[in-house]
Amino acid sequence: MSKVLVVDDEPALVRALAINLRAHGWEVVTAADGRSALEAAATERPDVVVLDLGLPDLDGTEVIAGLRGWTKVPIVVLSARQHGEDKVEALDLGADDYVTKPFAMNELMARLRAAVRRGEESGPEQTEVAVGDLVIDLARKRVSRGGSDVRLTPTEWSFLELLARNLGRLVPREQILREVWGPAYAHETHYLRVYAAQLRRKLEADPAHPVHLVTSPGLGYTLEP
Amino acid sequence: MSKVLVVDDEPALVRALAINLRAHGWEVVTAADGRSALEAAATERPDVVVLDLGLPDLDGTEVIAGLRGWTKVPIVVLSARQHGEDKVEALDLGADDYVTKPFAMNELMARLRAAVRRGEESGPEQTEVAVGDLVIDLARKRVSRGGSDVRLTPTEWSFLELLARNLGRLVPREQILREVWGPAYAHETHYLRVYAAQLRRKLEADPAHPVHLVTSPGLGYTLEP
DNA sequence: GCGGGGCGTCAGGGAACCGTCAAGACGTCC
DNA sequence: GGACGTCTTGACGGTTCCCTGACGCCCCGC
Repeated sequence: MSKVLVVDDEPALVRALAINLRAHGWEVVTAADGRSALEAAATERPDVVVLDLGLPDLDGTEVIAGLRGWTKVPIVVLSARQHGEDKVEALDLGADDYVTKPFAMNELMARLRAAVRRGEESGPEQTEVAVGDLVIDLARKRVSRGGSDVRLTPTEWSFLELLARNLGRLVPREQILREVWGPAYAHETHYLRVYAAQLRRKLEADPAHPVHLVTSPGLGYTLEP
Repeated sequence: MSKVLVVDDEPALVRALAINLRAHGWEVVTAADGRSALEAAATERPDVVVLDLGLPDLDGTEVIAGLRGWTKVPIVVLSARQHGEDKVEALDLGADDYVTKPFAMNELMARLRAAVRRGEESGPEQTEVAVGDLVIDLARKRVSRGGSDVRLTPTEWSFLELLARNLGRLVPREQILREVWGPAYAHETHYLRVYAAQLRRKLEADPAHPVHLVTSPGLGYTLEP
């Protein structure tokens, strides 16, 4: 799910946009003026920004410049001004796209998708988790121990991946069962014991005294860093 | 100086565009139909493509798909159709921007500058993937092994191309089936086995013990660097 | 001391998956 | 119409994986 920051001083438009975007699976953050927009961009780290040029405090171009000072997040400018040099100026300052009001909702969303797609390409994602002598590569779906690969079955991998994505946090038994085996298996706690044992045999130095894959009796399992 | 490829079947428009762009410091290459556009993109390697959707031979969407198969070059679509789903479709297929005729020259150039700027960020792209003794040329859609060309069928190529574009990453079975055969075939896992075997026979030194085209049972396939 | 619940371990049979070969269906080009 | 290359589909053997049941251990309360 991608996150979008909507910046506009018109509450009605912001609300309408937010509802529509959320209905299509976006995570939405909003800001009503330039200053809070810059702040929200820094703290929320959205995947794309929708920016109205007519803000009460800062000029829209200042917001673009403020963002471009430290981030390459795609910016889609929204403006009522149909003609003129505004488009040229905004684009040359670093905006990625320019949509004039009134606009079609599906077109705006298509442009947002295009902007996010480009943003993802340039950003190399972090997909490796290191735990002691283990390296868990979430992209390749592979585990290596002391440099050499360890063969995991699909179910074992699914189990380990879930724990790795919650590194250091306790994952409840039912959540593991639901996400690995499906909702119907939420109480088959025996599966957990079998597969935890198999993983330990493959990943732990001393399977009888696990260091990384730790059991919390009655609660769940944790992958300890 | 940036290079732009202008694709349009209307000679007058092409000439007007070319003159204007050259006057502003662009290097301009032109093509009048889809086929020559794809060829010109491969040989000239422009920094950005201006593409009219109404071409005589290919559908505009096919041209976009043909380009996106091997390059991330920014595409700015030019179209007379003001409304409708065309915009959404083109953008979702991989176009970067969409400008409707009639358009202001300075706006188009500003959008081209924005597109080129983004393209430069992601760095020079590679269209050749080298894997052991194999060389996969994504632009020319050719594979060579130890210097001599290997003949692939369209389906085999499509399979290999997908893996090459995700070099070193595990590509899930359903994604391969969807992108090569279409959404309706997402569970025909038998196809995967047949075509993986064919590719191995053509590309691997010892097809029974593959080094490059590796299976992850129950998950998918990986092209190993 | 005794019983019970939760956990870890082990092993076997059925099911799923993979690789392989080959024959028929389909479309295209001469 | 025939030859060719390509795609689809079926069958088979070998391997791996998943589920399941049985057993022992430990901790805890009675």
